[in-house]
Order: sequence, then C-alpha cells, then structure tokens
Amino acid sequence: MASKRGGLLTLKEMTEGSGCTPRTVRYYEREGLLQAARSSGGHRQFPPGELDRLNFILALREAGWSLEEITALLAVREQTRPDHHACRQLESMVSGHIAQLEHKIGLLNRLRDDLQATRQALAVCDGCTETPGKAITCEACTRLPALDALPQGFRNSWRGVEARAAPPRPRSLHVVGR
Amino acid sequence: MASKRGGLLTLKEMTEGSGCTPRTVRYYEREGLLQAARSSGGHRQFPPGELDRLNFILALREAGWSLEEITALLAVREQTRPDHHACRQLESMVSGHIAQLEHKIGLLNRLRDDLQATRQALAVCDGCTETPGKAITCEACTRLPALDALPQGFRNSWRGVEARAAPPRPRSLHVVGR
DNA sequence: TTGCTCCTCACGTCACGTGAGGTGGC
DNA sequence: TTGCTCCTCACGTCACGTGAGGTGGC
Repeated sequence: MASKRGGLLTLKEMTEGSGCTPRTVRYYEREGLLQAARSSGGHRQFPPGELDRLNFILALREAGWSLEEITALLAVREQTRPDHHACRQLESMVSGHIAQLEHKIGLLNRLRDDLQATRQALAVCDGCTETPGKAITCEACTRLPALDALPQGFRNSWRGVEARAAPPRPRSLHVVGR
Repeated sequence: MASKRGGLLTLKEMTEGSGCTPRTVRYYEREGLLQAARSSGGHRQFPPGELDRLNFILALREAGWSLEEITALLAVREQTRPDHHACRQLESMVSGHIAQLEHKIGLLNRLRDDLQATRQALAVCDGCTETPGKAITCEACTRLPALDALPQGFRNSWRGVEARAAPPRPRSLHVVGR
C-alpha cells in the first residue's frame, strides 16, 4: 500500500506512526526538522526515514529538550563533513544531555515513589467514615501514620495545609502591613 | 536570620531554595498555586511551607504535568472536606499519573541507553583521520559497526541521512508542482 | 460523486522570559 | 546613603491548538 506512492508516507501515516498531531508534523516540517516532498496537489510526502526521525525528535522533546537543541544535535551531520572534529562536537553534546537525562530520571523515580507511597497511605482513607460537612480534618485522624512518616506529595496535597484551607486569619496577629 | 521576618521567606529565598526564577514564583503566586503575604512595601512574604509546595510543583512540572492538573491535585484538599469521597478522588488522580510516570521513565531510560550507545560508538570516531573538505562519509567508514548495529539516535544524527545532506535533487525527476 | 484527508491563513494559549522604569529595606 | 532586591506593567517567545474556509485523491 505504501509502495503505491513509491514508499512515501502521508501526513496521516506520520501521525499514526508516532502518536503526535498533524499540526506538530506540519510545524516540524516548516521549522526544517523534517523534510517532505509535495504531491501535485500540495500534499506532503515523507520519505520513510522521516518517521524514525520524528519519533527520535518526540523522544527528545519528552526528555525536555528544546527544538533548538534538537536542531543543533541533528544538524551536526549536515553542517560539517563527518570527521574527527565533528565527532568530538557530537560527543560533547551527547554527554551533556546524558547527564541531564540521568538527573531527570532520578527526579521522576523519586516522584513516582512518592506518589506510590501516597497511594498506599490513601488505602487507609478507604475505610474513612467521615462525611463532608463535618468539621473533621485529617490532622485529627487516628488511623493515618504520623505526619512526618507520610510522603511529601501526600503532605503537600492533603495534610499540613490547614493554613491554606482555613478562613483568613486576623492580620493583626502577624504584624503584616503596618 | 529567617526568624527576623517571623519565619517568612523572601522571593530570593524561594528561588534559592528551588532553583527556579523569580518570574516563575511570581507567576505561580498570581495563578494561586502559591500564597504569600505582603510587606508594607508590597514585597512578597512566603510561609516556609510554600517552599516545599513550590518544589513539589516544580517536580510535577518536570514530569510533564500542566499547571491546571497540578492545581486540581492540590485543590482536592481545599475543595472538599477530607473524607471517603475526596480520598477516592485523590487516589484516582494519583494512580493515573503514576501510570504516566512509569511510561515516561521507561522512555527516558531507553533514550539514555541510546545516547550512551551513541557515545560508545563515537569513541571509534575519536581516532578518525579524515579532515573536513574531503569527500568522505561515515557510510564508507570501515571502523564503525554496521549501520543496523548502531543505536537509533546515532543513525538519526549521523549515518543514514545522506538524502538530507545531499545537494537538492532535480525536481523534474519527481514531478513536483507542474 | 461521496467521504475522508489534506491544505493554508490567522488568531489563541500555556508557561513563562525580558526589558523598562521605579521603589523597598538592611 | 549606597547597593541589592523587589515591584508592576507590557510586550515577546516557544511549541504548538483551534477553528474557518477551501481543495485533493482513492
């Protein structure tokens, strides 16, 4: 089926093969990140290698790289003849981004652990018998673990936020203003 | 030192404790994600708990959540009294985001492996004797592993992109336009 | 011929960045 | 008083989203 068009991919095949929107594919092509031929009617025709390229770009975007950084990475090959110098350039870019990735992966792992612990803690709440409208708070709950034994995310989203949820306190007590 | 201001943090202390910019802190406060009192001169004064909250927000942002999603997560506590229903609501939000996180962590791990393999492959290029200007390509290199043994990122940024690097082909051969 | 896909404007949005010009506070 | 920090507009930017109105192609 693809061979009908000489192996060239349509916009739809690009979106289906990558999971992104048509708008994103058009945008990347306009910015020069992807290349496409045009049919006589003006429709984009992508060489099959562009789908791999698109997926690689999307993975880098997920990792937090800007389109400018991605362009720079992908452009090394086109800017200079592949030689010793160009290799060193690519190597240093890649090394820097690996370090960033390691950092980000660590952060996401900690966040996941935190959220999983939050879900664990919420299992206790599953048997909670309090109904809305009653003036009870989690602070007074005797079934939850101690506040400082709870994960950060749980504390931030649930317990220990009384000051935010409470009605405005009299400002005079805090000597705010004058 | 912080006790001089009754334990309230300045904008600078918020940025130093989180690594983000003052503009971001101001923006989050305006959007209601953070809360601050004001000095008589109009300067923001943050309760210390807001720094934890800020770091939690930033971690969620790194994980790709929108401010709207973060607001929703943090607002469950303030919208409803903590009870069985609110707990279930929070639990389902957290579960959904854990699944997203797992997916993203997997993607970033694969990307890191790919980049590390790219760096490995580049070690071969370290001894490359080709100089710019010579009409040699990596395709002809006898020291690199076979193309399909190279990582995707390497292929995308280096080898197998001859069609892109080549000078514009005669359009007449492709019947583009008329 | 019908239905689906594609096209190009053009304006909108999210999450901030970047000066400009002025003021607070130790 | 000096130096650093802080303030509020207000316009810019990045990476797209979202119609509007019209056309391609099996």
